Amino acid sequence: MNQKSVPVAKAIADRIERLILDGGLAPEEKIPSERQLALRMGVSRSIVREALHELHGRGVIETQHGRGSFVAHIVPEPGMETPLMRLFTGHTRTLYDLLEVREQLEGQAARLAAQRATSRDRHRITKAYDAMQAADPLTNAGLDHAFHLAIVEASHNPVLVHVLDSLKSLMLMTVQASVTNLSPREPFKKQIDQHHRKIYQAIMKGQPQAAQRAATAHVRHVSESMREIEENEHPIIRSGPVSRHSHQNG
Amino acid sequence: MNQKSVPVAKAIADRIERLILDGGLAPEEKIPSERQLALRMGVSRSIVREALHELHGRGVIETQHGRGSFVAHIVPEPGMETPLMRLFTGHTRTLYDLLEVREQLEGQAARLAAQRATSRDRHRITKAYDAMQAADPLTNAGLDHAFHLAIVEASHNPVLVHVLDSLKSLMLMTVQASVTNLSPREPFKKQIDQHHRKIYQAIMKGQPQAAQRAATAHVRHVSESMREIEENEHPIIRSGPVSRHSHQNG
DNA sequence: AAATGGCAACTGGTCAGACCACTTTATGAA
DNA sequence: TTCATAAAGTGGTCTGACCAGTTGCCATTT
Repeated sequence: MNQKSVPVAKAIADRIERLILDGGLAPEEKIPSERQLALRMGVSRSIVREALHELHGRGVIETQHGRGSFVAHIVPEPGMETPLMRLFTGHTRTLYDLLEVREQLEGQAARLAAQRATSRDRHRITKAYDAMQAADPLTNAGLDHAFHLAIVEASHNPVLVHVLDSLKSLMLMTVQASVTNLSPREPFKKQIDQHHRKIYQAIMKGQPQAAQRAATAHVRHVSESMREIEENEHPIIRSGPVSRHSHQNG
Repeated sequence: MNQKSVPVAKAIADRIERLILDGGLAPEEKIPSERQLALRMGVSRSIVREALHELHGRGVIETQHGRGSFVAHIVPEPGMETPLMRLFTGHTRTLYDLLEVREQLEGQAARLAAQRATSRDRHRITKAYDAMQAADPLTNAGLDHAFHLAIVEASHNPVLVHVLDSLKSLMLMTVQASVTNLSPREPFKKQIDQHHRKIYQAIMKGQPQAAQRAATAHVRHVSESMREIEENEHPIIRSGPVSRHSHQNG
């Protein structure tokens, strides 16, 4: 039957991968040179290179100019990344895109929480809120998260819970501890505390609109603060395209 | 300090990835041809191919012989489920949860589109809108989707694009063709057309608030309509896990 | 007018061979 | 022995050619 005619490069990538997995090639171990592989597998070097790039993309190998390619360290981290995460991580702009979306969803969560929170929900939110009040800034990050999570779950919309959870994970991958860096700064902390209070009270009083407004403003404020800090501390990082190697010699 | 002279292929891969993000390229969307990319980025086609293989390895793109390369679907992966699609599929209630979230995000998308749409975006939205106007209800589903997609992408927030795409996929998995079932009903169609017109005009006039309100109302209206229909046709389905749509008229 | 078939003109897939840039190693002079 | 240097080996890039699917256009046929 029709075998779909798999591209050779794809096949070679798989072969090399199997060679690594089955064939005893250990991490750090050097794999044959491109020219050698091409010869041994009976394909052109271009194909081998494309296959190696594929494997590099998969995180299977590392390549060093003039030295060779090596089997990558395999880290069996449980926190596997979805393609979505891969796509976004590393791009600074993404952080603000994420915050832009969160701004909306946290607002909605707060609104729904104000409408739907059961007495148990209210109790949990209150507990989280109180814990957050009496805590040092270091622990604060986790408590802050707990507070917001309690609110989101009080919305009783599992989709919302899940999406916000994903967005938070993405944020953590994009830039670690940015939020944490924010906390210590006194004036910010004061403002954030105030936001939290507003959100909390609105939900408790069952005022959907106020809750939404407060939560939205909260995220936006955090976002803007981060942007300011970034612009002050690393003005324009912009990992721009590497200029084509410019002949510095002569 | 020494910048280690990053390989061009690596840089190009990142640039293309960025092109997907900044350019707001949506899943399924075609990316420029290899020859075109090579020309535009001032490198050889080999480099572009290696970069594309890298991206393919990362799961960012899919490539088809003779057709081109496309932004990969983030959602569907046989064994590797997105965090999102874990629990939900099959539960009718989820549909309304999804719509509840969409309501918010579509609103935001419309607002941002009104603020950020370039002339090219406006042109595309107009084209989609016009196409939708002069079409029979059968084709309408796809055109409706195209219209909303154009708006979302005009928001220039890739995160928003992907999240909404995921939500839509989830909706399709939850219940097929619900929206399509809605269209034929004359009174609904009239209303929906009117909503679309409002959204369209607000974006074109650059009125963020109005655009957001209109888009939010639109989704909410669709949601409520579906709920009514459902309650009429299958009274009380509520939170029961609805296995596959076994549709027998009666 | 509609269906058919075939010919461009796209697109990606593969190959060959040539250089360039970097690392390691062997070489040979001090 | 030491050390600079050449040589050899490795990955990095370019060019241009050709093969192989896909798609749309258009004349032909029905």
